[in-house]
Amino acid sequence: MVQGTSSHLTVETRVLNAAKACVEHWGIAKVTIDDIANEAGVSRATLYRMFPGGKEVLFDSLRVRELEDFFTRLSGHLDYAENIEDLLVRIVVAATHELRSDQHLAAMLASEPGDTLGQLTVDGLPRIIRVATVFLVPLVDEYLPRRESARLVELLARLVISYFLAPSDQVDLGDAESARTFITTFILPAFTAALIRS
Amino acid sequence: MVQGTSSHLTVETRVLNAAKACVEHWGIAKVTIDDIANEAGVSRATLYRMFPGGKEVLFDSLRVRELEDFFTRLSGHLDYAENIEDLLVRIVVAATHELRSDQHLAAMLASEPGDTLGQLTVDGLPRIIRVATVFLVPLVDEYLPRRESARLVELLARLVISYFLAPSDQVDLGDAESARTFITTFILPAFTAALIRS
DNA sequence: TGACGGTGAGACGGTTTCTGTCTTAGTGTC
DNA sequence: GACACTAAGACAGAAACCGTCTCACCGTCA
Repeated sequence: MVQGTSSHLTVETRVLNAAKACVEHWGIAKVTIDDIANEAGVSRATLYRMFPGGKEVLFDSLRVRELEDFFTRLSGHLDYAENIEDLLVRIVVAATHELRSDQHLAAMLASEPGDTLGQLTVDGLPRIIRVATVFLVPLVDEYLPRRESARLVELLARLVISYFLAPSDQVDLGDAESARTFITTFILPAFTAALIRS
Repeated sequence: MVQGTSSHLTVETRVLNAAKACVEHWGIAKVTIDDIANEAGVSRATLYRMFPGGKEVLFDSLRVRELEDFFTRLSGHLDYAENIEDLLVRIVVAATHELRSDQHLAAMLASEPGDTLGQLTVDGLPRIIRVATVFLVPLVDEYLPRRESARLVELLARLVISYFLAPSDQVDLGDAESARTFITTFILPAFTAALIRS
């Protein structure tokens, strides 16, 4: 059995990698605990010790990890911005590209649209916003008071996801110019009053 | 549920299309009769009436259909040949291209190598040769006596499959020139004695 | 109109697979 | 030698799947 990764990684990491691989291969609905244990080269007992609650808990951990990976990659693509407008444009564009090039996400959307959409909207959105806040608010904080930063980040997260799931003829958040227009006309005006002149 | 095809087709065709789609989606090991029935928009009872024996019989029918489709497409790509050498080159090249561009086959080889290889070698080869014979012997018959035609077609089928599964540095049966060299040096000499001078 | 073939829906019992827990034995570390 | 961690696998219960069967429905044809 081909293992998800070489064995110098954490057992937990290996299990999560295996789960990811299994899901890509068979779709969430068809994957069993045994499949994942085999793929990870780990016994079923270990898996239950690590994720008491089984598949549900395991996949939840996987989603958390994916989410954090997502924002880690995103942060890596954000070089220096000289003002809030620049910063927001970079964030939005990078996030959109990140989403569009996420193969695992694409596979999930293709094979399990219901589940996946739920994780991007009703069920998963609160968490996404939470993680986005943790990662992005510190960057925005330079220009806005904390409370406003949080509001802004949440708004951006919602919009990026919405435009990703249902692209618009008017706006392309993957395009810097279009994103800039969008942000200057629709987003920033709502926050100008709160701007920290620094 | 998205159906494999619109409903003006035979029920049997719809079921086979559905089976094909399900296999591509989940892999043979994970597909259930219910999956196929749902995908086809057909009740499970109908499916059992149509394929008594269940999955096994159904997938076998599917393989038969795929095989006939394969050779039908192949025949379509064979325009006029002016001698036996030309004919064999065209057959071999077209078959190789057909194999290489068969997405369903590629997906199967990726997700269920064991099963799929079996269908191309030990278990399935006899049938492949049988169908190949039915389709191709009439074409070769012009140049060889029936018995020799059958021997030749079987030989070609085996070689095309072998070179497809394990490409060689020496020979590329997808390339007309290479195929011609191969055929004139290794195949035709064995049959020159039997050639019908016409 | 009524007989008839083909179908969908779903009940059913039997079998297999999956789950979650637990025990045992093995392995490496301190 | 105690300890933490794991593989292997037994086990019972739950769930999924299978194959068969019955019944109601519908269009066709006589």
